[in-house]
Amino acid sequence: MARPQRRTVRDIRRGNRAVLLRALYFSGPTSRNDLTARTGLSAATVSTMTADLLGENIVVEAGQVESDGGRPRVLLRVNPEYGFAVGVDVAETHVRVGLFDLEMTERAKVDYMLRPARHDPELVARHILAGVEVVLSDAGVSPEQVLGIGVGVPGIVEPGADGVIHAKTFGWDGVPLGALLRRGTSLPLYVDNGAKTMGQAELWFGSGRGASDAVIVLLGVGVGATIVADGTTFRGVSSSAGEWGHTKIVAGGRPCRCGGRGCLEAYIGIEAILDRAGVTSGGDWEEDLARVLASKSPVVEETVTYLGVGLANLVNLVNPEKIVIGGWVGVQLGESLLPGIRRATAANSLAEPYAATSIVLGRLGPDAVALGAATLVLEEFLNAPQVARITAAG
Amino acid sequence: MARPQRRTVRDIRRGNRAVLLRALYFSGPTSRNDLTARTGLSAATVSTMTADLLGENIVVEAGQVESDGGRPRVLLRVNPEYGFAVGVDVAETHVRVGLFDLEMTERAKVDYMLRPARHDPELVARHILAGVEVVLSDAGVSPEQVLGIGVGVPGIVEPGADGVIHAKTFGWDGVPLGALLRRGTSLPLYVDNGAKTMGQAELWFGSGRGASDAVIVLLGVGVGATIVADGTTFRGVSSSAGEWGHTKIVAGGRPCRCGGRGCLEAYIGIEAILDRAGVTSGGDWEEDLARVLASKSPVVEETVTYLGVGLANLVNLVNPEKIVIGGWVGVQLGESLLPGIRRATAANSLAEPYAATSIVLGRLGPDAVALGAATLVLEEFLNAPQVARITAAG
DNA sequence: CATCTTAGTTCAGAGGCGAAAACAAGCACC
DNA sequence: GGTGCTTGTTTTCGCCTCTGAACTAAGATG
Repeated sequence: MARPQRRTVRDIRRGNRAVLLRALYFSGPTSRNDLTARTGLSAATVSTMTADLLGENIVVEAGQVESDGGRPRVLLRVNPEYGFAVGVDVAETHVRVGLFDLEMTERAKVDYMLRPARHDPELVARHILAGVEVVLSDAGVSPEQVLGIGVGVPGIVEPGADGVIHAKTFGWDGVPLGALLRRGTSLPLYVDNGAKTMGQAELWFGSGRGASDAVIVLLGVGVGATIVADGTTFRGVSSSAGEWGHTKIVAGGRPCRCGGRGCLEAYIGIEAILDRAGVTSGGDWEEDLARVLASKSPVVEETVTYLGVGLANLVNLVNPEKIVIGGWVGVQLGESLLPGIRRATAANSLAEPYAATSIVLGRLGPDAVALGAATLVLEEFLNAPQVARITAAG
Repeated sequence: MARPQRRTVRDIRRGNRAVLLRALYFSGPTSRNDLTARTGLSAATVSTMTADLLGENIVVEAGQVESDGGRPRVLLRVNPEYGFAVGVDVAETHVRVGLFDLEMTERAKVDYMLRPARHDPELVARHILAGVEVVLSDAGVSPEQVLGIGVGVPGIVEPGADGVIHAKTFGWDGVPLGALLRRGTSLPLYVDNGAKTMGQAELWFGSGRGASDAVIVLLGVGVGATIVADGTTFRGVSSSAGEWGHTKIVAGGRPCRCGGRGCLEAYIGIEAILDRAGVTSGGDWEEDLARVLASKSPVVEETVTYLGVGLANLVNLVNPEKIVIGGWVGVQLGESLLPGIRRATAANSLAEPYAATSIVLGRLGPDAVALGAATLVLEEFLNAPQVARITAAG
């Protein structure tokens, strides 16, 4: 029952400005005339507001297009160089830092390898801060031009300014990554779970584009999901919503590395798939998985069934318009098995919600986590295109 | 990415009016002074707005309270007789119609029994329409005073004006109940799933009060859930979100009446519990269940475990602040077994989200479905306290 | 070059909010 | 009882935002 409370007449301007900017951003080059139609605002308002935005250099002109018989339309677009966003992917084996312009074109990136078992928080923080400096100088961008730094990490991120992280598999329990980073930078920081940032990327720029109720699942070493309700990522009361990988699909079943039994991840996480297939990994999981898939072992069919059960539970519970399967395992499975995955999902879900859902593969590849992290910055920019706050994403 | 688009200066007034009215409604008798603090609005705005509301008779004075040394505060409250709401519960065995004032005090009610297997939509519609007439005349309320009719039904309700219902267990597939009712009344109609209306009732007036991220589960013949995110009931793209009963907790497990296997309902639905305990029902399920619970059969412990698994999946996926267990089976189980249910849930969920959740019993009893249905009308009234629309709830 | 068409800008007016001044209604103390 | 103090409520006034309508801009057409 916590409802938003709006107030003054000034909020209208801010809100409408955000509406206009979003329309401009997602419709590409657009004339003022189109914008009145798209936003529902009057021509007068669009005129004054675009004048403001042009004056602030947030928006720039982008050519003209003649209209039959009358004055040609002037096209406008968001200035992709008005500002930049840093996106960071903290994963089990590496830290990747990317610099993106406002169109989310990657301008520079840098990777730091992590020794698989050692994840000293200080070291990770140093890598990130160093990475930011590197990508800025590589791209010739000054820190003042950067609107913020988004960071995608494994595990659960507490809401709050310190960006406190709990990631059992990572060996982090209560690491205040946000606070560590703030010692080295004054830029706005947004820390969020990596599955969520990936989901955000697929939702805004990938296969989920345009959906307002969607689930983006991440299949990799871990298994997670981003649940999007009415255009907003669903976080729950302590930002840990979407822990799909540890929902139980076989009560009392296979043991999971989380300590529980029968978790979805204990069936379709990469380690579980290889284990069920009796493969002792040679070190390259992608290759191992490819071999299992080629083997026509019954394990493949079982995996599809388990995944279908997991997806069906999401269909029943969330009733999404779209399910996007991402993560490298997800894409590798999906490429050959998508029809079977759809069948298995249909077999385990109710007819009405299943009929409303389309199941598709993600299309952003492994950089989606960093891109999505940068998107946190973009989102803030589009919502309040001048007042950037220095907080962790909650 | 579907964001609300706001526009003119007039929307502010409407929005602030709703904020004020909500504050007034949920804080009981309150002075204008308190309202400025509660709503964040200026004293000036509160003053003019309350003057309007008093003039329209939506708000009335409710005594005074002296303040140490100064002018006494005049208390205001929503006029409980400004309007009335009808709430209807369409269940497997009966149709219940209740008339509520704005404080949700029941002023009259009437029941119609349904022969268990026969659910002619026309008959149900006739019962509802007749029931409305009966409760109005019993309470001496004229139709003009009624703000709307809320109806809670089993199954999935399509979004849209016709209130089309799909309820397999009820024998309804595509029944346009809303359209049937509109032939007999011109009052605003809100049709929604009964588990959701019950959830709404517990959220607003029962154990869920004050929570903004919550799940209200309904355990009865069927098993369902209402997921509340940020104060709003989560419906999904085709309004069927929350079909928790048919999520799978044992892939390939017990057959369920939905046609699937391993559904939660196939373990903790009342028929499943009795079946697993080997009880052939004597007709009174409540008594049967009481006997099973008293028997200390291992089935009891198993039931707790399965319920815990189902709840744990909600904890992991939704990360709610509160889980309310409702429905008659839920309450009967919970009364003696709540600590065990909590333990089973903890054992099957991740530590962080579990720590953020409290699991409690519902406290509204069997009338919650009708009350919640009436609450749909109340909600509309609080959001737009003069313009009532004639549509089905989507 | 006059006219038509479409795009974009300017202006006046209405409605809304908040700060502060004004007003109201008690209490305390002389 | 009068005077000042305290607190609650209303009124006044200035500022902000939006919109409709009039107006300007810029091209096409014949």
